[in-house]
Amino acid sequence: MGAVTDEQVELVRALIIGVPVGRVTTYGDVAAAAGLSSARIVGWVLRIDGSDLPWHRVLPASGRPASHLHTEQLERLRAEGVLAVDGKVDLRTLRHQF
DNA sequence: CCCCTGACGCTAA
DNA sequence: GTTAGCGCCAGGG
Repeated sequence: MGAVTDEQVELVRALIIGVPVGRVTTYGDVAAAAGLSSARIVGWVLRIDGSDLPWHRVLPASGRPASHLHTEQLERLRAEGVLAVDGKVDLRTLRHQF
């Protein structure tokens, strides 16, 4: 199985939309829930067409946003009450369970 | 077809 | 705490 189906892409979008305000998820968790073999695919979906999604609630497993998004993502999260310490979000407490 | 670039993740050192 | 290496996979040149 190598091809990414449209259903999987739609599922990724639906899953992300389902993350509640004030909570976050990770690329890996979304990938697993959508049945994808690689977290990169989730990043790909968001990069290609994620502007209409709450993409800021998706973080790397490290809890630290990719450098080019660092400022904006943390700002959006802060606006929802998700605070970061040293640019890092505490996934242990804020991670959403699918 | 080969090579490179990513909004990634895990392990080892 | 850090860096390096590998696996992963879609697209573009």
